Amino acid sequence: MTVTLADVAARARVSPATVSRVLNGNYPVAASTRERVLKAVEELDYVLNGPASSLAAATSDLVGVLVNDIADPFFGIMASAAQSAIGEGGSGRAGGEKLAVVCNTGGSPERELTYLTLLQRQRAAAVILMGGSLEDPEHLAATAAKLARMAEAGTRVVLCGRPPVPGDAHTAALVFDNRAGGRRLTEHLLGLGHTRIGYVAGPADRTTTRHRLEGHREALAAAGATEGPTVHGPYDRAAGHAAVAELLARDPGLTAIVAANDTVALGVCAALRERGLSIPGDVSVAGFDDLPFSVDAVPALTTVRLPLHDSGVRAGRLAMGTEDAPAHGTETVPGELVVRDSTAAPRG
Amino acid sequence: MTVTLADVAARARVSPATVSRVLNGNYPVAASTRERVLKAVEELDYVLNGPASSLAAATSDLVGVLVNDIADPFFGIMASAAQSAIGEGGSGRAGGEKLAVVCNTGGSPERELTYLTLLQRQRAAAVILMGGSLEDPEHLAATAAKLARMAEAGTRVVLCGRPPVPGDAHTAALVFDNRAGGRRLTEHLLGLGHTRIGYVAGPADRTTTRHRLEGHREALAAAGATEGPTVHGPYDRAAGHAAVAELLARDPGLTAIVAANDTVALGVCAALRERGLSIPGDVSVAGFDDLPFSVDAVPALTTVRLPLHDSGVRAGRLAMGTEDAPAHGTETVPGELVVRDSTAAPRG
DNA sequence: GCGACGATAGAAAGCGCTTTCTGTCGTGGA
DNA sequence: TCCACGACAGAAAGCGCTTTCTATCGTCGC
Repeated sequence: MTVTLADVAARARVSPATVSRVLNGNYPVAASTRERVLKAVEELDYVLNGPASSLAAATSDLVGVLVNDIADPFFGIMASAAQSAIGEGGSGRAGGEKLAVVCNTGGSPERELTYLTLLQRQRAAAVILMGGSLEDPEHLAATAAKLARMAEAGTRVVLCGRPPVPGDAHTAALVFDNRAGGRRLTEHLLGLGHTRIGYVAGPADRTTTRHRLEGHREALAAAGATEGPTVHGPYDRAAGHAAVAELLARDPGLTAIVAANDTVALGVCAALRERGLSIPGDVSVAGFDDLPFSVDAVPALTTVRLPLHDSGVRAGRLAMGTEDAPAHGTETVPGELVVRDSTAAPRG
Repeated sequence: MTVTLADVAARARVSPATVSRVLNGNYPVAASTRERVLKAVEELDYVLNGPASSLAAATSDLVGVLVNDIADPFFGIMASAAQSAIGEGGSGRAGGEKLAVVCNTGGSPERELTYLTLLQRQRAAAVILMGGSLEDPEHLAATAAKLARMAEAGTRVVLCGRPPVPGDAHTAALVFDNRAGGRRLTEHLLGLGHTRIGYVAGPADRTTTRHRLEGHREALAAAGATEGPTVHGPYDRAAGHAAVAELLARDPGLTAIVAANDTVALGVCAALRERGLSIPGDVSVAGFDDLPFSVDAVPALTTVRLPLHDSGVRAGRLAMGTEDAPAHGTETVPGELVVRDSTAAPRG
């Protein structure tokens, strides 16, 4: 039925071993023989059996990329970058072509674990975890344990935008400095003269949410300002939209609103507009991430730019082993404050 | 080193066969035995070896989802929907848990083929191709041939948003009615009184681009209107931004611009605004897809809504075999004209 | 001109699992 | 009471490939 290595060997009048060697190119094979084999492969339209190959070689060419929400450009951009770095990396030298696949956990710890198990089953060459994680101790421990086992079994583990596991020194981590970014953003607002700032945070139990919020509070504390109302919700437009009513109810005198990310900020802007409030005339709005659409929002969004593409590429390289891991395993990636038109001094 | 089925069998004092049967649950095993095995699995922290399992069973639980650009929400939304449908589908009955992985082709035919080969190697259970394809005959033939071989080998093939291969009757296809959508959009503009309409198309050699453009021209022809300037470019913001200068140079009297999709439309709006032109006062703008951010654009974008989420879910189900394929293999999915604020009658 | 060595090719032993094909009991029907 | 049959469990044969370990030459050095 299906063509096997043996069929190719028979047709090329060589042993299966030789065909395997030609295909893997890690053993000297005479040029004439190689040619004969390649011709047979071509003629038979032979396709290597991945499972058999992985079983015998005890390795696979799969690299898993776990993301919280693939429909969110934040993850899409990083995943895309990582995937291209991995695809290209293969052409280089040993290690060969790798198949980067992205897995959508939907932010669910169970799915995350399920995917990790599935990847572990497949003996994935590497796995990249992108984005913040849930802060549930139990889940954290389970994940850490699983990652440790995988690393032990030879799978390279890379974290991108997720804090490293405390005890573990063996997985490379690129962490976004969400705290500093959040701080800078609020400092900017404070500098503009705002004193009553509302905050639309992400889900309460996520690292990203917490760090950004902490940065915000640090800035407030440093300036001796009092904290305004805070609302938690998912990282989507609807959450931002809904939060405005709540925020304004709690403090009708708000002059600025900081959103968990750009998507949420967009929802905030829409809700503000619906209420007839102008941005930044009545209320200043700020986001986070600097997603592509943020520059086109009206007014263009003040935000904190994260090097999503670059980080994705680096994560991909780390996964391929093409790039050395940062000195202490963890590298902090800074965000850059981008001031645009959605923030201005509050009305005298 | 690593724990194998045999280790579990030894610990549970049963044969490897029994362990396998417990794990796969497709053969009667006494409750007491099962329990003993499960306990051993637990204690040993055993993880099935995927390759070995796939090799022996000649099947795998991988489902590949190929997309043109994972950083584009258009694909992200569909992929996310498909992935969740696939993840859930497993819990149901036979077929079990599947691992949906998304592969980013970047619109490159070579990468597409590479990924298909890799998936073929892995003996993927199914593969979903999302989004339009390149119209190069050679590539089309190569892809068709590869898909045919895969289908033959038992891999389910599903197309989502991509026209079916002419000769082939065995792969399910969900195709967006880009032509009708494009037609309706232009009819809307024509109805408003526009006669000088510019068009920012996608890459020239893609099915999606061609169909949308054809719809546009059909509407024009039906109304006896003359076609305005058309510019081709990638499906991104920059393309829309750049196209405006060109379009206006070719016809300074343009009163409307139709963009290949919402992302491009955003770029068009930005460029228009930079030139001091108001939307829709001076120029009406329309997009396509109705991505989440389109409703928040200012002015909110008139566009054609495609049921991306639903289609993704259906594609996922088709890939799982959970849903029956459409009657003739192909089903046309209609788009819905969504009129918002970015289009209005041209100035008297 | 002879022995040794480098360059190739083959033989064969698995890799870890699934799945027939065979048992072995225990039980219900006659 | 005996036989047939159902319910389980085990033995063993691969699945298709990789990779030692060997075997075979042709040739280089002296």
